[in-house]
Amino acid sequence: MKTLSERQQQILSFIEEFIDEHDYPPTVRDIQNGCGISSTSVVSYNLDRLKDSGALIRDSEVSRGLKLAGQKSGTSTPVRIDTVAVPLLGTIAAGSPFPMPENDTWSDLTGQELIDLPQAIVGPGDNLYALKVRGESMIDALISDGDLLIMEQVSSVRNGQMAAVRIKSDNTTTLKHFYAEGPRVRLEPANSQMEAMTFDSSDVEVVSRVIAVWRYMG
Amino acid sequence: MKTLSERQQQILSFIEEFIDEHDYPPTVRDIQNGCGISSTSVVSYNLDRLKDSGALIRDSEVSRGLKLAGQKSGTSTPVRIDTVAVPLLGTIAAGSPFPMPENDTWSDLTGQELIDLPQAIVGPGDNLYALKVRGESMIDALISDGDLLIMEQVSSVRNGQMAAVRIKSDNTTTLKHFYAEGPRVRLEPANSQMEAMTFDSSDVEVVSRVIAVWRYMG
DNA sequence: ATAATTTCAGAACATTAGTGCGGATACGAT
DNA sequence: ATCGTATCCGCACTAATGTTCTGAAATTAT
Repeated sequence: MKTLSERQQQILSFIEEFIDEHDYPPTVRDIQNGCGISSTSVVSYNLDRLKDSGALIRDSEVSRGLKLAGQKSGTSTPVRIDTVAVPLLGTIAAGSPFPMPENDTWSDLTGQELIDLPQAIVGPGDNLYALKVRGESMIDALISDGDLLIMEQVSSVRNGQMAAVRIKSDNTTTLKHFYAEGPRVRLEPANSQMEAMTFDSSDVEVVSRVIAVWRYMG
Repeated sequence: MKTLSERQQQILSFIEEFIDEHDYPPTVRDIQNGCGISSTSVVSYNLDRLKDSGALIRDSEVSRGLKLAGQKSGTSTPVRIDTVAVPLLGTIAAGSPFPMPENDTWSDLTGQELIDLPQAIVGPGDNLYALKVRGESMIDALISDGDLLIMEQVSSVRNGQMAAVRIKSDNTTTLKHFYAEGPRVRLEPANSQMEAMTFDSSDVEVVSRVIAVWRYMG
């Protein structure tokens, strides 16, 4: 491997800085000015040397057709994935009040434990939060002790979706599949072996929608 | 915020792919050909619209002077979390054979769909794989249609852990909590309302351990 | 329907930018 | 010194590339 001349190293680092700043490679003349070279042909010459030495990949006849060798190709960094940080608000047990994000702004939830989840598996949705389940009180929703609930704070859901709904007359909150049927609301448990119940629409309040359940048994 | 026309979205994603492939942005004519547009002026026009909408940053009078907005500039390493790529082996339904990683080496599982999960929520463990559940046949394990099972291929489990166990005499495989009790093995469903069953140790085979369950209802 | 706006076509134009060539300069080897 | 190789200069040339203009077509608003 031939060693690079000072000029070639200079050009190489200039290209690197240029890409870092502009997100696209420099032209021959950019390099010329950036390195104080008096002729484009000198740049061209050294680019060819750099190409020979393997330090540079060059697409001929193409403007800005430069690429530093040994650079991971592609914008999407392989290992990196988009994640969503979900605050863990607390635990939910039978009879306990349903925890809710009370802060006016979601941006400054400080001190709370955050759970990083891949965007790909939680899907879209804002106002997400998480709850840890304690006890077997939701067994009819196919949710057991230790499960982690990913919730989205909403005020209404579509038919069939599972939601945390509060029965005002009882002052209880349960997880049920929600079906609006005219003036009534039918709530049916995930376990279809259990019976559904119907309430007056004015008696039920959608607290949050269940986005996902994570059960870890490691 | 004005919505982007179909053409503009097409151009946008072409630019993204082009950069991904070449490490430098496309020219107007690259876009023209890549998107099957009949005139460079149309490209120019739509690039201006994209610039107006803020989706694109454009250096005027500069070849390939394009940059997707919302792209972190610079080479600096992005924030990343430790993730584990888990291969999705297929679906598991009642009566169907239990899918298993059959490849001799785990390293070259090609073509399989991979699911990125944060290391933090799957915990340690090698030989992880995922299965999609079809049907309600595992309802007594608190697992329903659509759930994603994260499994670890092991040959033995500790008491109380949930595993996929095969009953040799039946040639059936179910998910049960496993308890070795001397010469017998007791298998009990997650739903404690169901009864446990015991088998001769030689009649049961641990296929895999259940690490986690992901239920997405978005 | 009519007008206004957006989008598309086609072509010409003006810079930008890569390449090539003759000749210099520098420096070490012979 | 003399050669040879590497490098540099200037300059010209051509291809690549962004821009603009006129007008038509499509879409949306009035």
